[in-house]
Amino acid sequence: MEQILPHLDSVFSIDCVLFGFDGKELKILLIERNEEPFKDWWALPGNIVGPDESLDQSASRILYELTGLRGIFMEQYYAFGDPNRHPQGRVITLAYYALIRLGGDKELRPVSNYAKRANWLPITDLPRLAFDHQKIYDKGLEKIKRRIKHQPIAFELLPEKFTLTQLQHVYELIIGKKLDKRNFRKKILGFGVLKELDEKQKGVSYRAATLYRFDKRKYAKLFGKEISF
Amino acid sequence: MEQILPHLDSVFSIDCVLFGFDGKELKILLIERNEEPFKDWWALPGNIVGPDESLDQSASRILYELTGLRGIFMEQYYAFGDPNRHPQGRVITLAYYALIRLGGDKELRPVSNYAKRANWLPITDLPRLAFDHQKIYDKGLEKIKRRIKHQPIAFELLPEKFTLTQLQHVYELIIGKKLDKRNFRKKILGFGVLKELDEKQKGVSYRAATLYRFDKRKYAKLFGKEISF
DNA sequence: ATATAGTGTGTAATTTTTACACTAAGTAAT
DNA sequence: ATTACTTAGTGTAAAAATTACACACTATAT
Repeated sequence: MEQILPHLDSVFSIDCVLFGFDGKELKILLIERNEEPFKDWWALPGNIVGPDESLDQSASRILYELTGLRGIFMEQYYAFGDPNRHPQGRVITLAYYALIRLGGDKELRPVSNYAKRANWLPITDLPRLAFDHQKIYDKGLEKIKRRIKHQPIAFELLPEKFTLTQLQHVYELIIGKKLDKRNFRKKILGFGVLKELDEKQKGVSYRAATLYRFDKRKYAKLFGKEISF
Repeated sequence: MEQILPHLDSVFSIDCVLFGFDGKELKILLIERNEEPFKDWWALPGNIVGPDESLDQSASRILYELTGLRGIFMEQYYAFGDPNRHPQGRVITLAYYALIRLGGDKELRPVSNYAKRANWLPITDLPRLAFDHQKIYDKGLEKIKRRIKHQPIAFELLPEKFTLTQLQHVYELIIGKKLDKRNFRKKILGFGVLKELDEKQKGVSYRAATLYRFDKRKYAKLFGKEISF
């Protein structure tokens, strides 16, 4: 409930964990800060929520400003509001994660002034992060680990047309363990949400794999049924 | 990321969906508003986050002020921040749910001045709610529906000692469908997190059921394994 | 022609899930 | 003490899902 509206000093921001997949590794986008506090540290990209923006809009804007990308899958997952999380005052931050297919590094725009640069860094080898951003990242990874078991979010990290091996690779990276090829295929095809294309992988120096596409319409029909890995 | 700290007009509140179980029904605690906007409407209890409170502390405080209870299981689950959700200005609110065993109505303290009264109302028959509280409630229910399938939260709604039938009842109410008694028992006992007591139910006019207790230590050992209903 | 590297496929054993109905135990009423 | 009533407590067989496991095929590169 909300009654009177006092003028309070709480600042309200959004921080994003942008997960990217380049076909090999899972990476996240970090910026190198150009300002105190934590000048020269790596941090999650984020910003203040504008007065007339919805939260989701604000998250999309932050992502757009950094990458030039629109229409990316993003989800809010937690609010961090410890009174001491920011050395200069109370800042409550909402965490979003996004899932992005990386193809070439053209997605990186010139970054805004508060950062020296932005970089995609593999999650297997992250630097120390500013503020409580390690905690925010950890919780984000945990979230997608759980999500991928029940929702078709893996596709967001892949090009529209992908091979089953690529898909399996994404699952293995996120869940963090190897899966059996035959069982994986049996299961994922069993859900009936993939459309097999008349097209093969190109540019590989071995037998080319069949390409598939995620079929949203078939997925919609599944509604209510549990997907589980 | 957070840079300078501008003085912004955003107000920051917490709203709580307090789920209570009295042995029969699932209820939530609603307050009847005494102030504009939405005077005389039912609303979720909530409040402004204090300047030195953590978010979890703030949620616990709100719950304590309303019910006199401490140590209740609460979890933050979503932030609602549509620019128009509050008619008098921008209010971003964090939603928490809590799970409470109701035993006698002694838990209800005199409520603060912004409310006429507070009442536990069965979720099967809720009034129209103020602001976007219907949406907040809906998302909260959805959340515990998913949660109860993978985490031992049902026990929070029951007395320390409970019968398997009572436990099944809670599952049925939250998940929203009937379960088979034998299969339920087989499965839940199979997890090995219940301790059978040497004690029977009292005060019933039929064969008394065995009482059980949730065993946190055994549960801790399960860590990593999936519980699934 | 041959080496190489990843694709694509089936089955049997095991485990988990589902569906299903009767007897036992305690209380209340007579 | 008999009876009626109400819920507790239990097992099994069939079906479905999961696991473990290995080899032949195909495209390319040399």
